[in-house]
Amino acid sequence: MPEAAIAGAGPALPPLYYLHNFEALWRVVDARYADLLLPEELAQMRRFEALPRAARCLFVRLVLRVGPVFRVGRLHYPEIGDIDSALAPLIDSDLASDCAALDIDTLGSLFTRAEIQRCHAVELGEGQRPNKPTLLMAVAGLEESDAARAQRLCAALDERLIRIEGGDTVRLLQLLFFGNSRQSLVDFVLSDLGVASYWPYALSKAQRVFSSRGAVDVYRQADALAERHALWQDGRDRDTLRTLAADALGLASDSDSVVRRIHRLRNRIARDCERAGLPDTALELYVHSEQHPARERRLRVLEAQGATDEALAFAGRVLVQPWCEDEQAAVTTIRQRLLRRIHGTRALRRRDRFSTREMRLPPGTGRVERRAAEALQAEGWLSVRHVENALFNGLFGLAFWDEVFAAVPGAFHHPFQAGPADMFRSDFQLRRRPALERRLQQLAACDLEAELLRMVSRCAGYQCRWIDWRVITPALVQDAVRCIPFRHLVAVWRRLLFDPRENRRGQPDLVLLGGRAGEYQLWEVKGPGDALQPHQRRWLNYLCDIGAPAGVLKVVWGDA
DNA sequence: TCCGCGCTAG
DNA sequence: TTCACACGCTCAA
DNA sequence: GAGCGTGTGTCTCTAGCGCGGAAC
Ligand SMILES: [Mn+2]
Ligand SMILES: [Mn+2]
Repeated sequence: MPEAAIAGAGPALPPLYYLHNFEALWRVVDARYADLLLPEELAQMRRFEALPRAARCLFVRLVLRVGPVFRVGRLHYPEIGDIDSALAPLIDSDLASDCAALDIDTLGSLFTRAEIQRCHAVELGEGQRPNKPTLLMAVAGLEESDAARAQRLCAALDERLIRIEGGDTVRLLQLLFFGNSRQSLVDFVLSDLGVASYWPYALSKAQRVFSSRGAVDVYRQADALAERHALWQDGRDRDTLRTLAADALGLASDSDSVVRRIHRLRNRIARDCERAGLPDTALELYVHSEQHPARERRLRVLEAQGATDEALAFAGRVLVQPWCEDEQAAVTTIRQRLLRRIHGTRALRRRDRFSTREMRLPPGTGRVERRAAEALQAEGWLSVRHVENALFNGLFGLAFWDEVFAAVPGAFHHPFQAGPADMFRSDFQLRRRPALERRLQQLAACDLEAELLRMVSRCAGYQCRWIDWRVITPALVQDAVRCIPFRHLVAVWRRLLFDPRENRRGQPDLVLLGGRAGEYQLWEVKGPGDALQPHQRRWLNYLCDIGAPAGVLKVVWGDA
């Protein structure tokens, strides 16, 4: 009996939970996406539907496991009972087949070292105890056919091998249901177990994630390419990288979300092209990407190649319409460096508006943020917390919960989302502007502390991209709202709305809360050898511009 | 004999 | 298996 | 100081198992 069940962490699942989940998923996909399935995929599912229950159970059990080949003798499912009788209809429906061939990899994953050695004792000798890779190499050296090997193993061990068909189809169904390849049927279980709970938002039935078979296929190709790129990391062979780059350039889709995915992938591969000394390949990829930081990287490559004039011209074009603040800042820095190099001109950078406080602490153990927090706590603050992005992001999530989870068309496709599909897209605010403005007015008029505490008790525990519930507790919300003036909170929220993706990062490390309104400070802690990152600098300047007490706390080690 | 890893299941 | 952050290095100025 | 690579922790759960391999 698992510990979790004893602890009462979640309700027990019904005995056939996996079958029910799979069939529920299939009903949705059948209703929404049947037209995107190939005839054979659809036919497979119709054959599945016609199976007796035990066979359906066995299929779902196995198709969700690693497979696709299994040893029948190793299968034990009390709720299914006799495996052979459950298997027969599966085989009749071509959803499983007797597996007559056994390659070396499959041999190794299905059979233990001892079993393999026993079966080949005659040829390989009994004396040594080679490790498994060595043993498999030796077996491969026997040059037995896959068919003969399957037969020999099954005879020797009185075993039966089966292959489950339809794994690709089932993966496709999950992709269609979730609209991403990150989630799976596991999410059904985690939700039922209470490990993760999801807000009961309204689903948008009208809009589909994938509008055509082509979009799905390209998504899967991009996924496969990303996989190959991840695998490339340990070999780092230049020719392979060139192939990856070419394949990435070959991907195209008319779906915006798939295109975004492709462009991000191009950026990642291009970055490795830079590292691998393939600047021209990198440029080619960056030119065909509309996701930050493609243009910034493109500019850096041009600079490194010594193409100063071209770089300057390009920087000018970027700055006419920057994609985001981060790009604007980076490109401005590079442009001024280039100008200085050519003309010797020295452009003046706008001064920082925040100040830096130096703090001398005795050398000791623990992270510098914690040490600084303890020292500040001793100065009499009611509460000093290392919150980083969690505080403002969390208060934002509480304040705009209903707007975040509002039924905007295309926002929610399935019941396991922690936010709308367009949460971090540039038009998030645009598509909800009236509701957001109304909510802001409402927040201005109400008792904010009571309102946000009400939101905590209403929403606590539900998954939300903005809220880390370990940090956002009633006590913190109460203290923060009491101390931080409303006009500061509104300004912070507007900045988050302005660019939710970029601005959820870079917020100061520490928040210091006192007992009364206005008594608070925000500090970005910097130890020796650590420097402000550009987005941290932008947040600090913004906070100071709106009148918030924010700055850098520079820690130096030494005796006071 | 013990430890670490991948996999499974709820 | 990503993402955000810190750290420590090199290079140029 | 700018830029880079790298390390660390991290809400993509968690206990239990079978196995392989190394320690003993
Ligand atoms: Mn920090
Ligand atoms: Mn810091």
